[in-house]
Amino acid sequence: MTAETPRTPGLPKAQVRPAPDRTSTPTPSKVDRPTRRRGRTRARLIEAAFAVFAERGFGRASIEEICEAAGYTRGAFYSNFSSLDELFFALYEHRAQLIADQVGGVLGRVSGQDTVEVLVNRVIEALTLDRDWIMVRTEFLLHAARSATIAATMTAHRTVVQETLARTLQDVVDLTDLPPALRSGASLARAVMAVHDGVVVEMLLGTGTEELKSWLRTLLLALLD
Amino acid sequence: MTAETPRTPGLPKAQVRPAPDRTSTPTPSKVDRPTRRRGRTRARLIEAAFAVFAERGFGRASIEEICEAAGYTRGAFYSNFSSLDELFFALYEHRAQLIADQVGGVLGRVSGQDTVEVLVNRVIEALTLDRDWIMVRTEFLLHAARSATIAATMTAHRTVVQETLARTLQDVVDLTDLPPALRSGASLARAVMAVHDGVVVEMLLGTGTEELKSWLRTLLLALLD
DNA sequence: TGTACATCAGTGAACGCGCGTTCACTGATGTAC
DNA sequence: TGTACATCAGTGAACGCGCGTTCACTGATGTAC
Repeated sequence: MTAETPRTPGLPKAQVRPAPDRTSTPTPSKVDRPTRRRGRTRARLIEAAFAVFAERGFGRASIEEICEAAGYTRGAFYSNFSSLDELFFALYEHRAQLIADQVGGVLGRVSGQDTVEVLVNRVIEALTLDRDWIMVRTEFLLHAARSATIAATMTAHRTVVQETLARTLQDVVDLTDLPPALRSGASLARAVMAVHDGVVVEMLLGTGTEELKSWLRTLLLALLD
Repeated sequence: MTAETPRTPGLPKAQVRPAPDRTSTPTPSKVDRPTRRRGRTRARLIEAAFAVFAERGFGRASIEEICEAAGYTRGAFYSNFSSLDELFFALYEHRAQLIADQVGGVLGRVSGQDTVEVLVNRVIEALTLDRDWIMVRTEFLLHAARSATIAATMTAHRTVVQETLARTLQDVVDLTDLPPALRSGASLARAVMAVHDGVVVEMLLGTGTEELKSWLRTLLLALLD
């Protein structure tokens, strides 16, 4: 419980500050919108943090190091985030969103007429096997294991992906000769994610991407076919 | 590559020191054996490190904190280990050995006559679902992802467990109607471990042990039956 | 479109704490007789 | 089994560095007219 962050993560100081009082005519389209410069700085810090977390780990990454990698001084960090935890949170949300979009995009191209083979190939294409991301995601998982709030966020993101998967699986897979406990899109999706999570461990131990894709294909076909 | 530790991990200073020259009659049984006291201190430091790593994470754990938890001063640490990495390594080897023994013990009780259900129950019993251990193991996995030497060690430990599993699976499971790529004890064992690794992710996100055991059972039965 | 002005975003110096690392020392342990 | 002695293991103080955090300041940005 000591690891719990009291403040709501994901809300940078800047967005919390009281709106300056606008007695003069405000420009509605720009009210409360952070400046372009600010957005760039945030984005660069997040990118730099991604690289530093992947290389050194969250626990060993220093604010100093991230700022240097992003080309800013430490003051810029504190102007945008109130803690490393908050930056990590923003980083996770950003990447997780990208991945959810990617999964949606790829699986959207699967139709009910497609074979299980086609589906499996799409799933493999959709679920990332990017080593750096897997590392950062695993760091975040450990972070989640120490904080119920973070865990809830991560679960929410996983649920989005899982639901997309569930819809597609339900359309393509013949559920009838599966064991009862797996006879639904939802539980199949859960299983597919478990298999992905499991296979990815080997990536961290050095197995190459191609080898892993083929292993993942074997397992998913065994499960779904 | 910066994360690489040049010295061989796992060999504490004490065992490397030159043997004192024994011109007088040595007691053969005790030559080079560390004192009892030393063994106890090492063990306590390792136990304390386990707790601290689980609670705070490897990256956030300080030597100071571990020593305090173990009831020693920092000097004691340096008398036994040369770095946190080395302590972590010793800790991992210790627990991994325990687990390999446990898997061996439990699976040794499975005979070729048993059903797949019995086998699956044993496997679930054998593979740990202890939250603290899963967390520390995941920390170690990330550590391995940054160092080929550490990865090799972790892989070696996994191989031991995998081979034990492979032998038992081969005896019990009917391989004939499995897809070709899974038609061997070795690949089935690999698959079982992947499923375990995947299910364990949910534990870190808060799913309870009983729920997970039943989920793991569902998946393993779907795979093996 | 240009200029004057207000506000904002990032700078960089300063401070201080936590902790890694070292080391002379002392109490504990084990050995010789 | 008891005592004297040597070596070992852990103590605790000291040093210093890295870095988190703050803040007065300045150059950048955007707005009003």
